[in-house]
Amino acid sequence: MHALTWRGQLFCCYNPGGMKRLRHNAILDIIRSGTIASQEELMHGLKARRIEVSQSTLSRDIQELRLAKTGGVYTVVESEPVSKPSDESFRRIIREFLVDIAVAKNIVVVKTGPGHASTVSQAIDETGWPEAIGTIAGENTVFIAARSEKEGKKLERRLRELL
Amino acid sequence: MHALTWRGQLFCCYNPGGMKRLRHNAILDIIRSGTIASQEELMHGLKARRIEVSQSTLSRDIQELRLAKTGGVYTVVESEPVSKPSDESFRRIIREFLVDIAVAKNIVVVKTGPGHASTVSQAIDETGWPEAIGTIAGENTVFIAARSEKEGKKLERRLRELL
DNA sequence: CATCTATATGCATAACTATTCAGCCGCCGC
DNA sequence: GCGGCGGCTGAATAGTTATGCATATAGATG
Repeated sequence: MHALTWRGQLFCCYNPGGMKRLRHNAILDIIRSGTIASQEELMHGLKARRIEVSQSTLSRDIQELRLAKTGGVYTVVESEPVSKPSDESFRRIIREFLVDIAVAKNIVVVKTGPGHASTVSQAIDETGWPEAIGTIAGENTVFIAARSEKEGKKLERRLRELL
Repeated sequence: MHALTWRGQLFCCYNPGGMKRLRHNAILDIIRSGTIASQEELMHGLKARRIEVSQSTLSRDIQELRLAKTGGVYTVVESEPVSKPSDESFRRIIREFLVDIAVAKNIVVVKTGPGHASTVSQAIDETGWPEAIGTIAGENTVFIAARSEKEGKKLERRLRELL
């Protein structure tokens, strides 16, 4: 196909993982409003947030997020994903507070809910992951220094997997 | 139309309400097996119980019973008064990080895991509890100012209940 | 009794959702 | 670098569900 107009957006570069997660967060947010009755409606809601995507993809997203349609309306089902108890605490912290992840060279920038950066920072320190040389927390942002760009990306992937 | 073969069953006399309730019970029963992925499957399941009905009617039944389709499978949603997600989130934070509680006059002293005080402080702020005038966080300690000694004790009780 | 109303239903079809297919991109090993 | 692999995506389309309409019955009403 023609790369220039792919997905109908010149400015939207392909970004596996990141884009999808961003969209999933937006979808959950929109669905929680409790007024979405079809995937087309959801599509329009996302468009208002500058996220353009096809119905096909939404169908797949809805499967992955295990959303339910009941009474003609989509809803979020709250479930308890099980994982190893040792990692469980860390995972909960990440899932609860982590808002966004980005990488710049060998620095991973993690956005958290307001006031929660130090908790996330502490949690990451405690994992003892070898890629993370050190962390520093602001009010709602954590910088994680990695040994290299490659390890930074690996770190990002690891964090995303926990979400 | 021809009354004799209506609905293809000579013996099934029209009985508004009764027939429908019977069918609804059967539907709930079948759905709870957790293997129904489409209304046509449900139709076959009902046929095995000598209940013949069209897909149209099942669509309407499913609406009335407020069944949900999630992960490609129909499920019965058990209606229970679940606490609001915001409450749930607060509860998780408290259970995760709170280590100890004490009261001194109108000040509630909360010990948290190291580095988590600001998160707990923030969470308490966000509850909007009227007894809590304000909070201040150190590294692993939060002070909560209450209006009075009595309200301080009430606050302590409320927090303990969440554990 | 004739008729009116409310409920329940099936058929045809519109509306909606899932899946198949092919293309694109980043990553990894050579 | 280059080719293969795997994840992500849109377009087309197959599959599933909801709905407009006509009809049937029970009960209410004059």
